[in-house]
Amino acid sequence: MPEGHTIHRLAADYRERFADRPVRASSPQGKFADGAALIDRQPLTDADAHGKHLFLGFGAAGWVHIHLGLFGKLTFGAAPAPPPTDTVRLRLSGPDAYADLRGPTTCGLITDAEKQAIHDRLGPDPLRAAPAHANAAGAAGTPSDDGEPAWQRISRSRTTIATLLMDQKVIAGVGNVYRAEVLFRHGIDPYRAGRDLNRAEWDAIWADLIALMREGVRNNRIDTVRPEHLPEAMGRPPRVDDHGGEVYVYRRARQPCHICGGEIRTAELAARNLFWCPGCQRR
DNA sequence: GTAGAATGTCCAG
DNA sequence: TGGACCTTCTACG
Repeated sequence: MPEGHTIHRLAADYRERFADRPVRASSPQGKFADGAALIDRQPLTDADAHGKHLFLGFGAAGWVHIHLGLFGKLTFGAAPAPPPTDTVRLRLSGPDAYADLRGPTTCGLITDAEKQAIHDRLGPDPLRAAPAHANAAGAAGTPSDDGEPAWQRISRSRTTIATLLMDQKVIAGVGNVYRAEVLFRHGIDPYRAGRDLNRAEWDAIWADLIALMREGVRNNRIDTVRPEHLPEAMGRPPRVDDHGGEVYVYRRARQPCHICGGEIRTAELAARNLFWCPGCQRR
């Protein structure tokens, strides 16, 4: 159940465990048997992420394109690998580690050109942006997305900002949690139209997404609560929840807002659950 | 045991 | 807009 930070973290995990050494590849479940055979015994030459898309490079053999969708999971373990369960779509194993992929929406072998086509239809990714302190060009060879193309679309759109933030063509990597949290942090009602945001609001959102999602990669979880609103600071009980991180509104329907004390609301928007605080977020 | 939900996306109508 | 799809985990009998 990943947002962009998870995918970038996974790309790094693959690189650390398998880079530049031949891997064994198999598809115990069978659905990727042909692809696995083509990369078997090839070295992993690169691992890349854009938004929620993960790309594992195998030199001339091409790229394994993975999208986890809502349910997909990757689990890493130390060698020797145990016998795989029959739901494993792709297993990679090396001398030190193995990785099992289950339940992805997408797992296919693609060419450089096909990979480029995927990049071309995705919006800028806050995790591919140059850090705020770097110069505009970024270090050689590193991607440096900027938020301008996203602003161009948002500022002309009558669609709600909540919908636009989830649209991967507009901005890549933001999912339901970051959407809800970043709108709360900037006091913006999720139903406001994109074109009713001003430039300063957008710039603040983009900068905040870069910071929040980098933190997400580092901690491997989503934390969005400012220090002064943490449980320790406010003397409230910590969150008891599967996701771990402290949040303002995500999955907190009918609970009191950490800032104004009002009830957090929830509604369905485009088949996804939306959470917001009517007291803190302005139309 | 089984229904339901879940941080996602695509396609048909 | 509604349904399909991929899997795991939890709550409830």
